[in-house]
Amino acid sequence: MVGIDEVARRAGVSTATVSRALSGRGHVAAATRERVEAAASELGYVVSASASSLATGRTRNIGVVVPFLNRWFYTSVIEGAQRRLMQYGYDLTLYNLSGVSNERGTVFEHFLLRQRVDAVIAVSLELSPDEVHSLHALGKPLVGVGGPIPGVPTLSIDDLAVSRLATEHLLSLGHTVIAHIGGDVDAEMSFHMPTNRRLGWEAALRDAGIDPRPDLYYPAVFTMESGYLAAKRMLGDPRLRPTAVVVASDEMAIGAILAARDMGLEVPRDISVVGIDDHELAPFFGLTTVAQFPEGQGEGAVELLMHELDQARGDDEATNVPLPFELVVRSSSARPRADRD
Amino acid sequence: MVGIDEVARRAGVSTATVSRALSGRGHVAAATRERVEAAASELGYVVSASASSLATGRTRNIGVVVPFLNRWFYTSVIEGAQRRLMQYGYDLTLYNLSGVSNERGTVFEHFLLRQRVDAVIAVSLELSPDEVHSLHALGKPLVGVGGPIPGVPTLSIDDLAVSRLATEHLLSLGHTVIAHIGGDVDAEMSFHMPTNRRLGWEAALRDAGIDPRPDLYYPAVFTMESGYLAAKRMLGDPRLRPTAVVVASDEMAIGAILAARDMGLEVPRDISVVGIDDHELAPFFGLTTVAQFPEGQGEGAVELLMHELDQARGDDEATNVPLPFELVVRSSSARPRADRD
DNA sequence: CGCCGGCGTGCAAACGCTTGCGCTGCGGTG
DNA sequence: CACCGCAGCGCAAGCGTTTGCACGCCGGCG
Repeated sequence: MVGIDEVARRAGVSTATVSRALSGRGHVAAATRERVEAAASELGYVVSASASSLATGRTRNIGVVVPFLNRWFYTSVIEGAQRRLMQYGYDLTLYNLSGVSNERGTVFEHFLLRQRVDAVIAVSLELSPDEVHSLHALGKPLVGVGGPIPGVPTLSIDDLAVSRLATEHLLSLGHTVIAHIGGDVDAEMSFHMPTNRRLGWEAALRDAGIDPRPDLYYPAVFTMESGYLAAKRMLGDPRLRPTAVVVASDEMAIGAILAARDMGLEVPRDISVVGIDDHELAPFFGLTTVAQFPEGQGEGAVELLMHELDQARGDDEATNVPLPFELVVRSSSARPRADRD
Repeated sequence: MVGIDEVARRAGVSTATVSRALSGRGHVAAATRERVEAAASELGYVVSASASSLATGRTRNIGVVVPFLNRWFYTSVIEGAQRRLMQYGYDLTLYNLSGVSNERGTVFEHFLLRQRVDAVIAVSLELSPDEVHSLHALGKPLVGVGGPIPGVPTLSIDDLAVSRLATEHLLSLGHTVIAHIGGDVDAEMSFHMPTNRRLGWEAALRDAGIDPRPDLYYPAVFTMESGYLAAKRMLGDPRLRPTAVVVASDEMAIGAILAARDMGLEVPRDISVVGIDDHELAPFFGLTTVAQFPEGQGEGAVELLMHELDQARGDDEATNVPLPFELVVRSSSARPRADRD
């Protein structure tokens, strides 16, 4: 392994100059820099990450913690974060909390808290004040994605506004009996996200002068199957059947569409369905949905982190950056049938 | 940040002894060890990863390279690898090649090859001899998952045997007109995997004395939509319609099931469908499939790596470890209708 | 013309651990 | 009883960078 002193010798300078030339810190004459760069590339020199970390105290490595991996949202966030991190020359170390259920503490104590990462991105994770505190104490910046963490800068969409938008879309089409399939308070997804999406639905209805009927709320967990089952319940009695439904996630919404089909109903003729996410399968199912952009969220988180790393903990404003979302109309939503009601 | 010398002072020993006591290397009296451990935990001491790496030359960090993230197979492999790595006290650094398409070299030069990881797991990746060589030159163990890499120990299922099994299942049910929806040679999935699955289908048919008809092979890429479209083509003409189909992945198979439904056909009455993977959605769709166990593959890769790391490049046997697979019969396969043909 | 500031570079001290070597004892063997 | 071997521990030399400080030099300003 070729080290910095070989480069120094070859370029006829000291190791200090090599370091400065290569890192861009400090003043180095242009000519010298070129000579150093040439020597380095000829020798195939690359700085030793560990030596550099030891000297600077920074690892150029950031930890991303997720509760699951096998979900479109998380992988998308990671993908975005990874791409941006790579541009900055950072590595992404992945911590997946699923599968270590009882060992959540391990992740924090034995990995995160050790000097293996410079900062942490927590995706859809509810961190305990203790956990937040210990990270802060170590001077490790921390940003959350997908849900507010008290005292921590966070990127997330306004769930309430999102499902309000979905509902308003249906209202604008002329629907008045609009159901909601949505989040049971799921231990894993936590974050009031499900609750907020339900509240958005209620708020939109109220604003339209419609009283949200509790019997039109169908709780479900965030899987296709659970959405399917909820939709079956919802569509069972033709007299009580709503003309449209706002579903808290695309995966559940797809389940709902499949349920409708299985019952001989047609989407959107018999029931309009709108989801939330813009999941990769949404186009295939023609699902109208409110898109959020998880990759962008991952990128944004990195951006925020880099900023914080630069200014050495200048400000700790735990701002909650609101994220863009967008209604994507496809074929699963339409005006209610004229011949009904 | 509390360092090793503080611990040493508190335990009344030298730093050398602390190091040995905590790492388990070398001889340390039981009593001393306990004292050191107590001191360490009281002080909340954790070794500095970079210092340790610098001294030992090992980072306790392994790189996992994937071509995509947004696919069930990759995330599952990663999940398995991550879990096992954590048990060994290793971190997982993720490199996602999608999104850096033209920058693939960057990943290798600027990250992998630098001393940031001790070893590499390449998932479903076709590495160039150059890439393999440079890793080898650095003494970095490398194992592949999901496809053979020349000169590299690899874990993968026997694709040919797997699709043969799927086909034999259908044959045993009495089907004789069995189609195949499968892999176009997709630039991204590479690896002959698609080809082998087609060959397995052909082989099984031949063994049963049936000549595989080229017109019963429907190429598709590995997405639900592509499977859907292929199935539509396949099922279009009632006269030519097969009674069963072996699909090269569950996602495509689900697409095929949806296509059948859309055409008013019933699965398995009108067409039996069997997939490959045992995707998380397979149970929901009642899909008969040949399960592979990607999480286990991830774990196995780690196991292999740890072994190689231990014995400091003792043997370079580029063995290709065959992996288990298993037929999972659900409701998408049945005997062909008696009243046909 | 003298001084000052800053550019360009080198020296050497960290950074926090690991580990080879060497020094004690102590128990077991011949 | 002498000696050998080894468990148990400490000393100190690395591991390969970064960076504060020092120094020389040059140009500009008063």
